[in-house]
Parts: sequence; structure tokens; C-alpha cells
Amino acid sequence: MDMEEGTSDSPGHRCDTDPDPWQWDRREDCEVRQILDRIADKWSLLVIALLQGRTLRFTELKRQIDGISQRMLTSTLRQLERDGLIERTVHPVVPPRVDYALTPLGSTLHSTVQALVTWTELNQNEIAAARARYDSAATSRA
Amino acid sequence: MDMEEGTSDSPGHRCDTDPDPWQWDRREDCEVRQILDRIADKWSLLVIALLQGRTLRFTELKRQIDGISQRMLTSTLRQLERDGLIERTVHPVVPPRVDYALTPLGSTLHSTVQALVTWTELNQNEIAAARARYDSAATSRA
DNA sequence: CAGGATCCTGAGGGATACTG
DNA sequence: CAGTATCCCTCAGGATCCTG
Repeated sequence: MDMEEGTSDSPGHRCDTDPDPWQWDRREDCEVRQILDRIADKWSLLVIALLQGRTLRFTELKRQIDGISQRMLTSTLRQLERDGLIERTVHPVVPPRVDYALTPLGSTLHSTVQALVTWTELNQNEIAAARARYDSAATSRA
Repeated sequence: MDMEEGTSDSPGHRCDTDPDPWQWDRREDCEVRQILDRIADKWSLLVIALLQGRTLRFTELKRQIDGISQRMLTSTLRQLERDGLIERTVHPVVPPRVDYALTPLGSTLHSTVQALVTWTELNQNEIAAARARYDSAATSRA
């Protein structure tokens, strides 16, 4: 399979020695950057959101997430499991049944992410307006 | 140029009619998803972080952000400007001088994002431990 | 200095077929 | 049902060269 392998990570805790608070992560190999990239990817947030407060099986997740391929769902679930954000439970029955649920760690992430989603919801009109302004200005220039 | 064009967005406010609170964004074309994807991309967060509380010029940003190409810096800045998160000021001098600063909207985003960064910093050890467990289990299985 | 225009690669990710 | 294994293709994004 072509599933990504465990990138050799953790070069350090803080990313550089600059004391300025806005200097957290200029380096590409920064650990925080890596984690951020992972949870902010195309599907992870969706999965975490859907698992909030309940357990779902593979097919249920697939049905809930519009447009995901089973390849990517599998991959996403494996990553999240590896990071300790979700728990995978295989029931030894036939046909197989596999349940996914958030770990406590995953739950704390959800509430944090929720703040970002709320920000987006609150400000999407303002952003849309800014885009409209920008685009019309660009169009009139052309 | 190959800079991305204004994707025809805004299909609706909430993403679907499901009343469940964890159902915000199953659809791919969801407006919240779009905004989230944009601000969570490889470089946007870095730029916003660096502009917190100060103004920087193009070259200063490029120097601060390790590994970014000028192509991507330009692209990122344009996106953020279009979304109304940063302001671009061209000084009519020679050689040209262009300053970038956060708008008020951009500032509010920064504090929200900071919560996510803080979460990551707080939990990176736990995540690293989870990965180590997962990887060693996978290795022993092979 | 700030960025536009091109070329090109590689990883992300879809579609499909197969299996325990 | 819950995956795995392949093939294949798009496109984000780096490298490079060029201008006002």
C-alpha cells in the first residue's frame, strides 16, 4: 500500500530560540506545524466533528462525509488513530464491525477547533464582502 | 499568471439542514470549509502570526518564513488580502516599498488561531507518545 | 525591491478491482 | 463490511528567469 510512513519527527519542542511570541513556527520541520498540518487537512476535522459525542462505524462515516473516497477515509482514520485522537475497535464478528470514537485527547481538540469554526461562521459575511470588493476592484482594473 | 481565480462560492450559510450540531460541514463546497481550508493552508497562519502587532514588507516576510518561495508568498498574501485579513500598502517610491499589516478582522483571527496553536503545544508530547506506541505496535506486528 | 510569467516535479487523492 | 492493492492524474507549489 502507499499509506504514508511515520515521518521522523520531533526535532525540538519550541521551534526556534527567538523569544518573540509570534515566532513560534517559522521552520518547516517544526513539530507544531506538523500536527497542525495533519489536523487541518482535507478530512480530519470532518471526522473529528462527526465523532463528537458518539461512535460510528466505517460505513457510517463514509456515508456522512460527502465526497470522501474509502481510500482517504481509511488513511485519515489511521492517521488520527496513530496520533491518539481516535480509537479503533474491531469486533470479532462476521461480517466485520469496526467502531471509531474520539479519545479524550480527541475531544479536547474538538472544542478547540470549534472555536475556529465559530469564528468562521461569525465572519463569513465580512469575508465574502471583502472578496466581493477585491474582485470587483480587480475586474474594473482589467 | 496561474494564480487561482475567485471560486464561485456561497452556496448557503449553514451547510446542510441537519439540526445536529456536529453536522456543520459534510459538503465539500461548504463556505466554512472553504474559509477553513484557506486559513489553515501551509503558509497563511505563519503570515498572520508574523504580522501580529506590526507591519512587515515583502522581503522581511520572506526572510522570516523559512522555506517559502516568493511565488507562494505572493499568492498567500493576495489570498489574505482578498479575504480582508491583511492590508497591502504600496509606497510610491523607488525602489518600491510594500507594507503588509493585519486588518482588524485579521487580528481577531489571530487570537482564535492562537488557541489551536496552544492546544498543539500543550499536547504534542501526548501525541508523540501515541505515535510511538502505534508505530512500535505496527513494527512488532511486521 | 516587489512580483509577474513559465516550466516542471511529486505527492495527494480519486476510481476501480480484489479479499478475509 | 471493512478494508487492501494498483493505476493514474491533477495541481499545489518549488525553481528560475524576467521587469517596472
